Amino acid sequence: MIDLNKLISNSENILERLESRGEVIPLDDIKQLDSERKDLIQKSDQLRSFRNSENKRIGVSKEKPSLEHINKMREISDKLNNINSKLDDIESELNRLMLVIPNVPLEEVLNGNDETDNKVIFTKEDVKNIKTTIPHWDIAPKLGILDMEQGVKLAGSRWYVLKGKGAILQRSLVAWMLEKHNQNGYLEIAPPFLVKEEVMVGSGNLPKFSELLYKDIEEDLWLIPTSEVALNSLYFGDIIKEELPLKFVSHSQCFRREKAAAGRETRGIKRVHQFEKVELFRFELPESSRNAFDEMVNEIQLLCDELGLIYRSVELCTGDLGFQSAKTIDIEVWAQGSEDWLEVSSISTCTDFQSRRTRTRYKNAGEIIFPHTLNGSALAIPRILIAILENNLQDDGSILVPKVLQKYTGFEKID
RNA sequence: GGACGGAUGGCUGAGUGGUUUAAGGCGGCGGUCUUGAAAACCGUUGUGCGUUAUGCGUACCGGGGGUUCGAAUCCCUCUCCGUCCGCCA
Repeated sequence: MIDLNKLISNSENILERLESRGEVIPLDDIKQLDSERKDLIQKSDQLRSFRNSENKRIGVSKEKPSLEHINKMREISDKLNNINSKLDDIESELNRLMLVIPNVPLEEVLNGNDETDNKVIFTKEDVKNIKTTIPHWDIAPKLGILDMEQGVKLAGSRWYVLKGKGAILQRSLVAWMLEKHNQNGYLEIAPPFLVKEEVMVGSGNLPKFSELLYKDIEEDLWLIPTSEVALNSLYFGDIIKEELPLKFVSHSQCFRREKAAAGRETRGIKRVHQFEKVELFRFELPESSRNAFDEMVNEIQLLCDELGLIYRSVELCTGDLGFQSAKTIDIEVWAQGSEDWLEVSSISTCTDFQSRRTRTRYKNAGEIIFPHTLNGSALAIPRILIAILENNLQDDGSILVPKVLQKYTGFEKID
């Protein structure tokens, strides 16, 4: 949620910056609702003030109020109820409009319409001559570590089953990543994978993107598409008492409906309905959040380095930013078999957009502020598996396990 | 899932219709005293909204709704917590 007063006064060029995302803001409606809202609040407060003082007088005097007086006061209460229910309507309408406005991009974010305007800002091209170009959907089933058919049998298209050394490799990646981040000062969190609606609203996934999410209708709970959603609401409605920054790491299953059609982009396990991911999340002081963002990008790039992957960093333009993001850098790894760059991480600063939605606050030198929230995948597991399988394929058909993972897997190659 | 009991400010805890826009205590902050500290004493104390803004008004006693001139207090409902029973990894 962006700051209503800033939007109305268009301070810091908020309107222009929102429009640079290709967003149309119903500013006139919002202004109108806000002024009606203020008007009603004043009327309501005045009536209440009068009612309070009258009732206090009755209480003190200990005399029975006259029928005439009672009728007069009843009239005032009716009027008050009327105003308050009108106020409720206006506030919920205003809220409805505000909740679907995306975050304001940072000034520094490059302008653009869509992903073709994104900019590659760093490439780690540590290419050892990879001769083979066999995609993972051919390699992995042959090695008996991935079964797409059984996934379909169990749950349908775009569900899969990892087996044996494939499953162990996944588990090892998760364990290695968690341990790395623990060492970097992130507190490990194991959150619920289903959350309340207000938690989804808090992260920005609702009300706008419900079609991308799974929901348990019976209990009115939503399955998280990333643990960012859960971590963001750890202090829902609270004033954080711990000192900032707060740094969290979490491993979760991620559930996404992914309604896009099947095709080259979705072959194998590139885009699936359930996947594992390790996620970084931070609550930061506004003045520190920009540095924190760069820190997180570095931490995440380092993971790719250590896994021996070819990767690049892509700065997203305004038109391609996610709803809640003010700035995003994607990390993509090269997958030789698919001959494609795969997005394995997306690092975003959401400034105070999410903390406003969850009403997470922090008292900084006596002043109550909305902390900035930042998140980044570190990393999304299936696409890392793809890169390892396709890039580390040996002439004899076996897969070399990256050195850093071997102490977790207990084996050096998959054959 | 069933029965009973709860939910009040940072914490504790009073308050069963009207000087309660919440007593007292603890903690926090400021001060007096002191060489310093402790103790004692004095003062202060949350969040949101509105505003003609060193102030004023208003809302908030788990959430929502109702009764009433007036609700922390009465009624309905939901949620959560506790205890016991049942079930279960």
